[in-house]
Amino acid sequence: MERAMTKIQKIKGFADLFPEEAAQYTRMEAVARDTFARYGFGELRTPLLEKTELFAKSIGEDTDVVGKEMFTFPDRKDRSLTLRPEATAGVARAFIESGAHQPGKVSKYFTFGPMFRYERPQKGRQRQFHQINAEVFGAPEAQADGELILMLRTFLNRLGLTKLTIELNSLGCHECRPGYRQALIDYYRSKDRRNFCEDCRRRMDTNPLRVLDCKVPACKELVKDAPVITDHLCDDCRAHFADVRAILDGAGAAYELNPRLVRGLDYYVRTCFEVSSHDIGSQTAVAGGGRYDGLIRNLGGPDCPGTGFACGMERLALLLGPAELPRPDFYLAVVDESAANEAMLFAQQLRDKGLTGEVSFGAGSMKSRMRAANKSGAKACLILGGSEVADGTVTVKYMAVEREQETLDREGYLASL
RNA sequence: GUGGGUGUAGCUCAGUUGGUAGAGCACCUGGUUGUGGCCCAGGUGGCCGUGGGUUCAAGUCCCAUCACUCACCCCA
Repeated sequence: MERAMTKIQKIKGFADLFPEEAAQYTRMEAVARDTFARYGFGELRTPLLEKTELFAKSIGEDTDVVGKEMFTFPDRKDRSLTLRPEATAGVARAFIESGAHQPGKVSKYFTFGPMFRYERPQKGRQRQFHQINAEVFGAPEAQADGELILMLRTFLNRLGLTKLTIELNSLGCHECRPGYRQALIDYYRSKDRRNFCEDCRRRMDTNPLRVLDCKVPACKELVKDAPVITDHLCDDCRAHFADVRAILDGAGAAYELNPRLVRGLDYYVRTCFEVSSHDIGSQTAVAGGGRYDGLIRNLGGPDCPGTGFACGMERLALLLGPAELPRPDFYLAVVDESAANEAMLFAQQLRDKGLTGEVSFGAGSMKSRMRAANKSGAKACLILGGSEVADGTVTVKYMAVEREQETLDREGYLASL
């Protein structure tokens, strides 16, 4: 045969998940659903595609995500659309658009699904990746932040992940952050600018908080004695932060205070946190979130506070290892090929009884059938050969258990299930 | 966008100073009548990523290109 056309391959940074891997995601979603329901969160599904403007306004024009990482393209009428790079913007948009908000009312939503960012793929990072998200609207209280972090922790624990680090910080608000920002700039000016890395020399003017997060050793050293945000919080922010910590302390949830913790999206204020692991490559963030009290209003909605988190499923999958697929109840070995139709109909009856299993196809020896049954992991191999076809029976061979195989009347066997 | 690494059988990988390819696993068939796992024997399967170049001869050397991968950046 002639060589076919070039194989079409998937695009960079997009992955196919076959059953074993897909099962991990299904499990994460199931545990998330069950856990979040305990906290009164309802599922919200929003579109994968939104107007570009939504992300520009919410995430921030100057962020890397908006500046160079979005899948943006014009539609047929030349309107700029973008595949969502994160979930919060869309959820906030939906919340505002629904008009559901009333003063004093708290709304809690979770969502999960694919997000898209045009970055170079590496371990723990795909261009299409998946997040589990939770958002709380209408609750300015520290208790909402505390509940959210405890919920995230519970979710991770229930997945079996108990060795993750929770880092916590407060970013202050529009009252106290400017003062801190200035203090930072003053501090940088007291140092020799040339000793900072190239990125930081730029960042110290545009986004001085980011410099704190730099991984370049020289910068880390220079920044060691920089003023910390938590010393510059206003009274309200200080009290708010203390409450969040008190809740975590009271619940026995371990965390580390990290005054250098900064989020990459512009909308965060006050509470900010990150869950990390060092076992998944250089990308250590498993989940992250915080408070975004100004976001709803920025998007044209009411003056409504918000707080939430996002959790990266690819990174969880790296920690969780392979999922176990459920074992089927039967493997129907058809040894007499002329009974193929009869066998398929019998299998249908078994499935109507709620059993799981598959039927062999085509021709094959008894030995090959048994090997296939073994590989399928089925609890029982049901044999339909010449003699069974002749007298309406089926031979049941129990795999991996001490029990004699038996040949039974097919109708009677079905009735016994 | 910038670096490094890797592309040989379905999978994981060997392949010696250049002489047109091998292992393990997987798969298939057997080891007497219709019975799996372990073991044994045999077998199917490779344009050595792609395109050029050097050479009598290229999986091996050179160039280009594509893909994958790790890292930077940034983030979940």
